Amino acid sequence: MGRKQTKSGKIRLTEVAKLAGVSPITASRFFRNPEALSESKRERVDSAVKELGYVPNLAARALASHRTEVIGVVIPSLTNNVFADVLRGIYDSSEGSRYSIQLANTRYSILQEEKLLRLFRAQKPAGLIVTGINQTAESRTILESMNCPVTQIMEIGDSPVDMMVGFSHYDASFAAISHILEQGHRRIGFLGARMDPRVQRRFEGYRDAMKAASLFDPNLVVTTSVPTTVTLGGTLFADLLTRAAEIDAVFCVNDDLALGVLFECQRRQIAVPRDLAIVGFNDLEFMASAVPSLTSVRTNRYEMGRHAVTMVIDAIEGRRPREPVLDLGFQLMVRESSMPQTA
Amino acid sequence: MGRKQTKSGKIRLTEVAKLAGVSPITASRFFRNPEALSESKRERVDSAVKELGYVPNLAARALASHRTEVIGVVIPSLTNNVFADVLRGIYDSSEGSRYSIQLANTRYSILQEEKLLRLFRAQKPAGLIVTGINQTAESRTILESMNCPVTQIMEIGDSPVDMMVGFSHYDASFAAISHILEQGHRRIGFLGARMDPRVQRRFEGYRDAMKAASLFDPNLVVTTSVPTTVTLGGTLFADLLTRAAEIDAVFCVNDDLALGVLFECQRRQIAVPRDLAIVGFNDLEFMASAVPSLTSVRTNRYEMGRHAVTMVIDAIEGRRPREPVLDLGFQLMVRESSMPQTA
DNA sequence: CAATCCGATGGTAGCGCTGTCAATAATTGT
DNA sequence: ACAATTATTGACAGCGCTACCATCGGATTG
Repeated sequence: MGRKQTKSGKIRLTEVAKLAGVSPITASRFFRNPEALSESKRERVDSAVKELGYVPNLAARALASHRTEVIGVVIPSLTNNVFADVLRGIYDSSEGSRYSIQLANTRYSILQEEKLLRLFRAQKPAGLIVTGINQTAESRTILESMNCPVTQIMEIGDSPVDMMVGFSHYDASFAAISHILEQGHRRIGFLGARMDPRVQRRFEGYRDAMKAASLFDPNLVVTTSVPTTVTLGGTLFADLLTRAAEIDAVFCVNDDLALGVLFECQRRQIAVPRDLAIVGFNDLEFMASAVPSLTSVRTNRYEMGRHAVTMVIDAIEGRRPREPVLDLGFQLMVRESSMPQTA
Repeated sequence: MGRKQTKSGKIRLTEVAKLAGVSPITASRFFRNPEALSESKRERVDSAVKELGYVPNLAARALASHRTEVIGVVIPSLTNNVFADVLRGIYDSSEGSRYSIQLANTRYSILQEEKLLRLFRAQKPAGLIVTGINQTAESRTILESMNCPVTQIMEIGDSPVDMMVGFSHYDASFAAISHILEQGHRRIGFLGARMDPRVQRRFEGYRDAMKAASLFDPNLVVTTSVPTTVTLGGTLFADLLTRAAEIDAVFCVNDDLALGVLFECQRRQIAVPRDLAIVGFNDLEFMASAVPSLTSVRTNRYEMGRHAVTMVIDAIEGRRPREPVLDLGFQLMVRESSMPQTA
């Protein structure tokens, strides 16, 4: 006794095939590999799909094919503006493709990351996007055993698990400090919060640039493991002033801190840039609007998200990039806060 | 000829059942309804699961049970800070539960929302969280036919599709304006960007508060459909000054605009709050840190996300709330930008 | 003590789709 | 013209799990 339609409204692939006058498997191929069908059948199936309003059952597809059409995304934070832009790129790029995004948040914990990767592996994603290059050995093993394209984002390094898209935080930071030095500043403070690996590399860029000018001094460095806020920028700056009153510039590992420093300067009547130059990192939108406008390092976050998805999808579908590592670079946006006085 | 293990390493529920010495269906019940098992079997299955490192196949589960363990979340923006907090609450709450989050972004398009809801419906989510109460008639129909708990978030209203958690934007805005009026201001400008439904209701709160004081004047209102930025705050404020030079306070529909106004005031040497009071909306972190600190309306975004997930999961599992609408309220954070001069 | 009920367990039969491979039709080379 | 090849298409047998019902011993009841 053959199976009847489970419910009056239930459209399965079988129904589509019947209406189109083909076998179910041919109808199935219509979705997976339409070029394999003759034009006449393709059109017949196509119109049957439309007529019946057929929607594939993803669970059945996944079960039968041992694959899903899910791209996993592992990021360390949902509140950080930086990731909002990356995510926007990711979601924008995934729309229109057959793939859907599964987002997971590590909250900057590498153990949580391990756990999440294990979870992802169990669900056999079609591709994976992970943040950074500092996975634990265990996480790396999981990634390598994942058997799907993997793209590491936000930064680049020498040994990609698979593919990478990002930029060099070290170089970006080094460039920012070089710029500040060129303006004639000598005592350049460093303000850092939540020293994640990328922030750490920004510190190294700062340190090496300062050392190259024989100006590095540990007293100029103030960091904390506390998450970044604007308020924290002011607090750290106050700390810095206590330790080293005679500073003439501050480099902040992100723009929130930089804004906090600017506000603290306003509170203390420190004239920017006359008494103090300020440089941030990321170039969030408000930096251009502040008074004085704030210098920052622009990074291509939206593009990073877009490229990450494109690279993963291309790899899934067999179009591997010639070059596995894509450097999206950065751009120093010089603004009033680090420019010579004009007034 | 019985089925063999597909691959040497493949652990299916059958393997677990075999090791535990129970039937597969009993092992299955261990996950779905552990109380139904006798304690001895429960322990046996439990240790078998652990010993084999069994991970359920979600696709098979979904196919056989006609359900998924996915909670769909529909929001209008990924870049808006407001949603970052809500999302954080949502993801935090979903962790530890069996449910996973599927995020979709409408970009403030109600047509896109319709399309996404249709997509979700096809995948039979266990629950759904959608933003706002202004769905199209079609979207509402889809939601009602969804056959799963639905929570509308960000605002509250009279006719929930199912459940709601949010607050009254009208009341919050009305309260903010009342506060400004109490400070003795009379010409209060309104600055609005991307007039989505919630921003529209904030406008209505402003309008009615002003009308109640017989102070409403359309010339005081400047809005645009452009997305919000800090820079835009300055631009809109400049427009406002052109139209109505003699204003003594500005209410901004969000904090980014408020910050932009503050910067524009600094540029124009307008003293805040002496010459102009500024009030924002959302109470983003930087508001307390600005110079002068900026008054805003605090909303419980993180809690909103948490409650939304909890309510949906509870409803999925049969624990419907007594009251379907949850008002999380708001709090006016009065700061220097709207306080009487102290200096 | 039979009738009834209930909690615990198991057997059967798919869920809707696709991998594999065989079968057929169309095309080509010699 | 005939074998060999290549494009299309189809049949079959599950993927791993759970819904549905059947079963079975033991507790409850009058």
